[in-house]
Order: sequence, then C-alpha cells, then structure tokens
Amino acid sequence: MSARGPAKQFDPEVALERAMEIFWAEGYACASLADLLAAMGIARKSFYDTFGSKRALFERSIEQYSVKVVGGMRATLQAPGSPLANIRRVVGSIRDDAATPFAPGCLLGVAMAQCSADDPDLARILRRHVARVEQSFADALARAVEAHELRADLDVRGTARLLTVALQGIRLLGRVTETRELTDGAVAAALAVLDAASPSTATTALS
Amino acid sequence: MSARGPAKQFDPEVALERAMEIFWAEGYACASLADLLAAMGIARKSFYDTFGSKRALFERSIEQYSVKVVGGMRATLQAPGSPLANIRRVVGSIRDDAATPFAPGCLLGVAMAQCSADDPDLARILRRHVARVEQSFADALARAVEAHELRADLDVRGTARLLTVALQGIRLLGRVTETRELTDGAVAAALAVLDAASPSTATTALS
DNA sequence: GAAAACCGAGACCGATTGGTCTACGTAAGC
DNA sequence: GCTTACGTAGACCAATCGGTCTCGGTTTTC
Repeated sequence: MSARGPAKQFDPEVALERAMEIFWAEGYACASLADLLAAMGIARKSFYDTFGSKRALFERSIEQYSVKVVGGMRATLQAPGSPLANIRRVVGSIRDDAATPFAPGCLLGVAMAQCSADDPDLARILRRHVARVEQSFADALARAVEAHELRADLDVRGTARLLTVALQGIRLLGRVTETRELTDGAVAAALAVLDAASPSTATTALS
Repeated sequence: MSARGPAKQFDPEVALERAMEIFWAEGYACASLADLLAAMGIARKSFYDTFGSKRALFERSIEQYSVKVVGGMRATLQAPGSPLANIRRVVGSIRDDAATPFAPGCLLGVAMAQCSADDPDLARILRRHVARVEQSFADALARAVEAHELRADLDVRGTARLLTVALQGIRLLGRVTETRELTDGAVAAALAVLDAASPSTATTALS
C-alpha cells in the first residue's frame, strides 16, 4: 500500500464501465481483447496489471452491471409509496430500455446464453443475480397485496417469476427487433396481468 | 444432377441435426469447427463441400430448429379441439423442456444473444421466426376468444407477445438453473394469466 | 537525484481459429 | 477397366486469439 509512484493515470471504474458496455453489446466470446482495450483506452500491460484476465474482467463487469441496472431496479421497487405503482414503473421502464433499435438487452441474459453449460461458476453468479431480481419483485408484490392493491390470493412467487422471465425475454428479443412494437405489446400484457390481479377490476372486467 | 459417382456416404440431414445440437449447447462463437466435425462425424473437406461455411451451417441449423421445435409448437397450437387447452399444453410443455438441469434453452434465443447487433441478416432471420411463434399464439388466442374460452375484450396481440417473451425468458433462465423451481413458478403464473382472462373466473375471482 | 510505481506502444508467444488444399481410397455408371 | 464423384485423413494457410514480455518515458515519493 506504499504508493511510491504516481497514482493511476486512468480510472479503473471508468475503464470497467467501458468494458461492460462492450461485453454487453458483443457478448463474452465476440468481445476481443483489442475491442476491450480500444474501448477502455488503456494499454495491454495496464489491463493485465489491473484486471488480471479477460474472464476476471467479465465477472467484474457482471457485478458492475448488477450494481447499476439491477440495483436501480431494486431501488425503484423498494421506493416509498404505492408498491404496485413501483412495479408498474419498473416494468414500464423496460419499454424505454428496449426503445432503441437492436437494444443490447440485459447483460446477464446475454451472459446466460453464452457457453455457460460447462461453466458452473458463471452459472452460479448469474443465478444469484436472477434470484435477487425475483426476490425484489416478490417483496414488492407482497407489499402490494398487503396494501390491498392486489388480490390476497395472488401467487406472489409465481407472478414474481413471470415478471422476471418476461423482462428477460423482452430484453432478449429487443436485441433483434428494430421497432418497439413487440416490447410494447408484451409490456402492456404484463401490466394487464397486474390489472387482472387487482381486487377492484376483478368485478368490473366482465365480458 | 448426373450422379456419376457413389451416393453420399453420410446423411446430410443427420449431420445437420448433430451440428444443430452443438450450436444449441455451445452457441455460435464457442462451437469450434473441431467440435462440429466431431459431432457430425464427417471430414473437413466433406463439410465445406456440403455446407459451405460455418456461418451457412448455423443459418441452416436455425432453420432446422425452427422446423423441428417451433413447427411442433405451431402444430400443437393448431390442433383440433379446445384452442385454450392447446395453448396450455404448449406453455406447460416448456416445463418438460426446462426440466433437465442446465437445459440448452432455445437455440433462437441463444442466437439472439450472440453478436447480432452488427449482423442484420441473422437478426432478420430470428425476427421472422419469433414473429411466427407470436402469430401462432395470437391465432390460437383468437380462436379461444371465438370459442368463448377467453374474454372477448382480451388483448390478443399483447397476450401473444407476453407468452412469446415469457417462454423465451424461461428457456433462457433454464440455461443456468439447476432446478425446475423457477420455471415451474413462471409457467404456473403464465397459465394464471389465461385463467384471469377466462370469462367464467372473472366474476368469481372476488377477494 | 535515485528509486519506485505507473503509463503507452508494440514485439512476441503458443495455441486455436475458420478455411483451403493435396493425396489416396472407394463405389457407381459408362 | 476407365472415368467420375464422393469419401476420409491430414497437411497447410493466414489470421486472430488471450496472454506475457520488454522498452522508453513520466510522475511521485524518498
């Protein structure tokens, strides 16, 4: 810890952020060292001194992503006020994320689709983050039930999982979609799921 | 077309099937030529004579997958009898697909997560197949509405899209999940969406 | 000023990539 | 029996991969 020399001339956090974006857009295998170094704006030597290996950088990128995106999602879900409104806000925000043509989708989803079958370590990391997202949804749904915003007999766990997989699916399909048609429809239907579970609309929604 | 020599000593269809499985499990980038050739059981020369390139093989594998899996799904959806029961059957069958630990998920989903941002050709192919799945769901939902199995004011298009993205999400998350817990919950919730849209339960689902 | 820690540029490494090629064996049609 | 098309086996290619290395230069602390 004796800093005899000068401080780092680049910000590791910023470099990690840039690397995350490359992994996000290209995937692990397709993101070459050259791509990463160019985006990070640092030299090969500095990269290995700071991050160790491409694989280590990837895991740190996932962590960075989780802190940023998933953390933001959880913060919104746990915000004070109407739990149901918070859930709607999170689901609706996917529409904005997937608004740009060929959106990068979810980095965690992209990572899942990589060669993770023979990579239990990576699978465990991803599983943990997915569980956190699901739990955040479940907590918010439970609070909404408690606030009588949703029916008392709602399958909280199942609904949380449905929202989780639906969001992953939306972001995945957003990677190849150039319009927001598909995501809009899916988001609307996902919100309709919450409507259907509302105690007030269950009586009025007669055909 | 003048077959002066002997017939092919291997079945291109079988070889394509094997290649599809490799792409399915490993992804495009991670599936090396050596992996593919070993699985296909043919020589390098025969491979390039028959399929042209790795990329061409991948596109044909996607086509093969669509004919097999997506085609099977569409056939089930279009089977005679109750349209709603057919939809339930398709959604429920995902549970079986994702039952095995670290299931390969959906090849189309895996392909979407690859470096498709700068690959409009592949994106177009995938988009077409997704649209076909969604349309099949939409048709079945419309028939269910017509048969008074679902509410007349159901958002058919949105629900079809929700089912499409939810299925993609389930299969994606199944790649890193070792138990069928998550998929079971999500499938149950997806089926509950259909329940909520049933004209008979809308009146009785009071809290 | 010397030492230490950092930087970028780039040579270099073995391994692997997708793809091409030749050599040789073999079975079907003339 | 010759030709032709197909097959396998495997050498071979340039390019790229992730990773290590040296070099020269700079900034900070001692």
